[in-house]
Amino acid sequence: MTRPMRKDAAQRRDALRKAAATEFAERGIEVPLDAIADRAGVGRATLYRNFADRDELVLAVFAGLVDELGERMRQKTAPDAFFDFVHELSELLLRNVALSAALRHAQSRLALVKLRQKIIAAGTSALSLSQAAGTVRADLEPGDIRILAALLGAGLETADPSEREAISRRTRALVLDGLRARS
Amino acid sequence: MTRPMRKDAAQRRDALRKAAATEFAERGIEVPLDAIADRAGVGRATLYRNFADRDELVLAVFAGLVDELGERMRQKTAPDAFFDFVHELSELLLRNVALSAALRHAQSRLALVKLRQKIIAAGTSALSLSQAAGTVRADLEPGDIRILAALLGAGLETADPSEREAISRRTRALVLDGLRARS
Amino acid sequence: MTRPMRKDAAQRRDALRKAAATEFAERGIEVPLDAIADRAGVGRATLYRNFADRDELVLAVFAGLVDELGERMRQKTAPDAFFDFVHELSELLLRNVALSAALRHAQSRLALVKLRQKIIAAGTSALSLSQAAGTVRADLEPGDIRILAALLGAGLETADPSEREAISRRTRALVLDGLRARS
Amino acid sequence: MTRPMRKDAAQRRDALRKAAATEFAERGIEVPLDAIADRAGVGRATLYRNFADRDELVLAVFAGLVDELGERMRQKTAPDAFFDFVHELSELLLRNVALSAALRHAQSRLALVKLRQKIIAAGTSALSLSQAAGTVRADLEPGDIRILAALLGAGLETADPSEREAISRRTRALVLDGLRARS
DNA sequence: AATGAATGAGGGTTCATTCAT
DNA sequence: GATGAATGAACCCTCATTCAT
Repeated sequence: MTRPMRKDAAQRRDALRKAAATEFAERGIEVPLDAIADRAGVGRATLYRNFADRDELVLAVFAGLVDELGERMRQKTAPDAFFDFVHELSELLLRNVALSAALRHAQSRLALVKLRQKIIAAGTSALSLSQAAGTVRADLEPGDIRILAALLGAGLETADPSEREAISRRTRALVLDGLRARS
Repeated sequence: MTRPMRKDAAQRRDALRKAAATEFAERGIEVPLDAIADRAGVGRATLYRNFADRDELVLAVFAGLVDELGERMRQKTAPDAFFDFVHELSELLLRNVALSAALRHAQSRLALVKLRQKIIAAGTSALSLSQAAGTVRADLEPGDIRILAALLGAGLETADPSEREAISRRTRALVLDGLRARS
Repeated sequence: MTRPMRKDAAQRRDALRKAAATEFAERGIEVPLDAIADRAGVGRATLYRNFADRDELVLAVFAGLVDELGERMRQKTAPDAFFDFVHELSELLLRNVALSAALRHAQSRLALVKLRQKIIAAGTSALSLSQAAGTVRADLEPGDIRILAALLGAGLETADPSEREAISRRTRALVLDGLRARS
Repeated sequence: MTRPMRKDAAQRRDALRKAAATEFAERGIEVPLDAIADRAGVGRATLYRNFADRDELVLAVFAGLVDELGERMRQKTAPDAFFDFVHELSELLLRNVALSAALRHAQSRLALVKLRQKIIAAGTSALSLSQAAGTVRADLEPGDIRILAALLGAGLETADPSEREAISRRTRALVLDGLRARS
């Protein structure tokens, strides 16, 4: 019966997520937590009550997006599903530049490992599909998806916003098509 | 003559460079400058006397390595020189994981732009050579080399040392050969 | 309503103001902020939360005093109101020796300009009154009040406390006669 | 027989004095000593060898000027010699704004007391002369000269250079009339 | 529960002064 | 002697986290 009060709490939690998303986008995931609490119009302790530490907040901001991507991908059936995945992942990273930093730190920060797992989960079905259809080389493994994500986001966060689109496109070109001249 | 006398001063400067290299490798380029001064067995102010700011120190640590790479590359004449460059750059980034972070920040930190320029300069001759020989696609431009460097270093810094070799190899595979299955 | 609840916060803020007043008096307005925080029995950051920088604190310490002076002056109606003002200003500077330094720096430090304006505002009505009554020379302008303040405080801060009274009296003697209207 | 080497040493000492004069004028008497040594093209230790501390240097910079003023004054014979003195002192302070700060600190800094004494000495003969002639009020004492100096320099250092002339003139106007003997 | 004030540790930087060369 | 490199203390400021209200 702890329901009726829940509405406020949920609103606050959501305000925090939104504020965090904005601050992460503008100043990176290492932005002072105070800035997030302030933007959310909420006390510091409330932030701590809702998210044990910075990384839980990071996770809360990005997990949904990655899950949605996975959802969409799982419905694909075309042979080049995996190329769609790469494109969408690239777009996702371009529109959420702080996500790259989050993934980079997944190594040492426990909460962020989940994010990496979600990315891998999001692309795995498409990878299998495309490999079965013979459009993607057979030696790729699901675990490579995280490397792919690192590549697709490389250099975006610190780049000037006006340059990001170009870097993203170029990165995709390099990654997708390879360096070798075609015979 | 401009003051060749320095002996111990030069030693200290070198100790600082070495200490910085180690600390950068272990804790990233944002490591407290105190840690570097301490490791070098030197007062804080000595660090400041030798290097105006963190970025000058970063530059001092890495510029030499990149220049040497360029030197070696400029002597290559084989058609696949550019693939050699990619390999060597990859190795360089693997053995100096903080270099990636330095390049990432070249965007906004003036001193580090030089590092990026050096990277580009290091690979440009090999690129021309290989493009003339038809082994590398013609639409690559020198400027792409910095993106390439970002790719080759992606994810290495934060990865566990034991994993780095594998990530580096895998990254190279993805970048060099592309994702597409060969017909 | 705007948060009237504060009690202890207000106490601390007040403790800071008091501590600052004491330290300013004893060691000048360039006293380390740490010393003020320590004397107030408060952490450094608390000082920063309450006062964005040193000058805000200086202003907080002195603005009230100057405003009170202005208040008293605005109620005067006697022809020699301006001489009263000079006396009171002189007393104020004698009892708050750091105020002189604050005014001296009003030139280049934005927050302190307010203090200067307050001084001018404090004496302007008395000046008009006395000029209308013909007791003060007509060519004095409100802007001269700041020069007057500089004169009245000159040399007090660095003087030995035991000498200050004498210096102040002598200064007043030298300055006051210069203000009088000639017959 | 320590003569022959003396030439270099004297040059260095002079370079230091000149450099100090410039730096004091531009940045005040609290300018870092390094800046002075650097500008003089001399090592820090040389500065210390020549001047035990900052105040000795300050003294060395200004003592000559004040002594020259005294010299000139001692040759005056006109009844308004003291008014000449005030004018010249005012000019001196206007052209050497850091001198005011030096005098202000004469209280607590031993070396600077000499400067104050020299100022008093510089004006004493003119004061006696003018008082004997009845042009200056009889109650002025030599000791008042230091207060006068404080007044004449008040507010000049921190003022914008473009304003200094005006402030100086206005200050003189306020102060001079107070000195005159009443008819 | 929610708030936001307070804390204290940590990092950057400057400067007077000493000391090896 | 002269040099200028090195030192370490001191200051400023920021931020994650706790705690009184």
